[in-house]
Amino acid sequence: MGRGKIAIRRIDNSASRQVTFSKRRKGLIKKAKELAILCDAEVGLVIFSSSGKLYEFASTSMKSVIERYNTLKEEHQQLSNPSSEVKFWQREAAILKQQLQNLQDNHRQLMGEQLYGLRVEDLQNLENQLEMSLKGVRMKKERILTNEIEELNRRGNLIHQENVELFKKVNLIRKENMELHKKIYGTRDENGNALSSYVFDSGEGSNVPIHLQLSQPERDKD
Amino acid sequence: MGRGKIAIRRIDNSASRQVTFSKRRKGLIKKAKELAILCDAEVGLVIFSSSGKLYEFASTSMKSVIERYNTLKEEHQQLSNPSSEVKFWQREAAILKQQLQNLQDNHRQLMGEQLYGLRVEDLQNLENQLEMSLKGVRMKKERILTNEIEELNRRGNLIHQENVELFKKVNLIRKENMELHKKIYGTRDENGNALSSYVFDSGEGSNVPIHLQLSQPERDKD
DNA sequence: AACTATTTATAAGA
DNA sequence: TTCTTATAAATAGTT
Repeated sequence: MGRGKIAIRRIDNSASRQVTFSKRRKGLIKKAKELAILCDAEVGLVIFSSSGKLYEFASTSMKSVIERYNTLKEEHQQLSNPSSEVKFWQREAAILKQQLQNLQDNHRQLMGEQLYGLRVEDLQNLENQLEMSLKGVRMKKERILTNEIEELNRRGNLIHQENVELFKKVNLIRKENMELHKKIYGTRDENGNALSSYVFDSGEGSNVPIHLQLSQPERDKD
Repeated sequence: MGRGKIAIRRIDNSASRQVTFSKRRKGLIKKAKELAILCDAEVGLVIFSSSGKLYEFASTSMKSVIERYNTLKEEHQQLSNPSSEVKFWQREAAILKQQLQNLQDNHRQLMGEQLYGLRVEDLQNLENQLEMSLKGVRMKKERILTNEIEELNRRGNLIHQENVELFKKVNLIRKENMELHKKIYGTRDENGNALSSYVFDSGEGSNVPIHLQLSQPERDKD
C-alpha cells in the first residue's frame, strides 16, 4: 500500500529498513489500540527493533497482559524462578551457539574450505549456489560500471555539444572578418594569397571536436 | 477504510463487534508478522477477546519475547538480584547474537544478496572470493570423480587379468584335448572336420576380454 | 463468507 | 525525521 508493492521479506537496505520499521511500528500500534477500543479486547504488543530497542503497547498494562497470558499458559511459575532463568539463558546461549556453528560450517563450505565428507551431489549444489552468487555479484558490479560509463558519456556529449557551438561561432566570426577583408583589399590578402572559399581551417590544428560517445553496453533497470 | 468511516469507540452492537474483532485481529496479526519479517524485529502480540479467548503471535516465541521484555525492564534483576550468573549468560547470549548477526550479513553477501551499498571494489573482492571458492569446490568434486574412475579402472583391469589367465587355461586344456584326439582319431575329429591350427575360438562368442582402461583424467594428490 | 466502495496505510521520493 | 502523494491494502457496510 504505497507507491509500489513490496515482497514481504527482509529489507536489505538498512536505511529503508529503519524507515519502514518506524512507519509500520506506528501503524501496528495504532491498529492494536483501535482493536482494543473497538472490540473491548485486552491487547499487549511488544516490538524489539533489530538494534534491540524496545517498543510496547498495552491496552491495560503489560504486566497485566503478561500475567494473564502466563496464567492461561500455566507457565508463570517458571518465569519468576531465578534458577530457571539461568536455565533459560543457558538454553538461549546453546541455541545461538548451535546456529553459529551451523552457519560457520556453511560459511566455510561456501568459502571452499572444509569440503571433506561431502558427496558429489552436495558439491554440485554448492557449485550451483556459488555460480548463482557470482552471477548476482557480477550483475551488480556491471550495473554500477554501466551507470558510470553512461554518466561519462553524458558529460562527454555535453562537452561535444559545447564544442560544436563554439566552433560555429568561430566560423561565423571568421566569415565576417573575411568579408571585411575583401571590402578593404579585394580578393587577395595582404600576403598575396588567394582566399579560400572553404571557410574553416583553424590553423591551430587541434581544435577539431572529438566525438566522445563510447559504445553503449546494454543496460537494464536498477 | 470501509464503506464508511467509523469513530474509534467501543462498538455497541455485539454481533458487529465480534465480526470487526475477527477481521481486525487477522489484519493486526498479519501486520505484526510483516513488521517482524521486513524489519528484522522481534515482535510479540497477545490479544484477549472480550469473551476471554486468547490469540497470540510471536515472531520468535512468546516466551523469548516476554523474557527479553522482562530483562530489559529490569524488573527481574532486582527481584532475583544475586544471580550474576544470569547476567553472565545474558552477556554470553548477546555476544553470540552479535557474532551470528555479523556472520549472517557476510553470508548473505556471499549468497549474492544484500549487495546494496557495496562499492565496485567490494564487489570485485566478493567476486574473487566466490571464484576461489568455486575453484575449490570443483577441484574437490573432480578429485572424487577421478578417484571413482580410477577405482573402476583398477577393478576393470583386475577382471581383465583374470580373464587372460582363464583364457590361457582354457587354451591349454584345448591343446591337451587336441593332442589326445590326434592320438586316438588322427587329424580329423569325430565329425570329419579338419582341426584348426588356430587354437582359440571359444564358440560362446561373448567371452572375449574387453580392455576396460578409460582415458585417465589428470589427477593431483589428495 | 463474499463483495466492493471507501478509507487507511504506506512506499517512494523530496 | 517529516512531508507529500500515488498506490496498495484493509475493512465497514452490504448481499
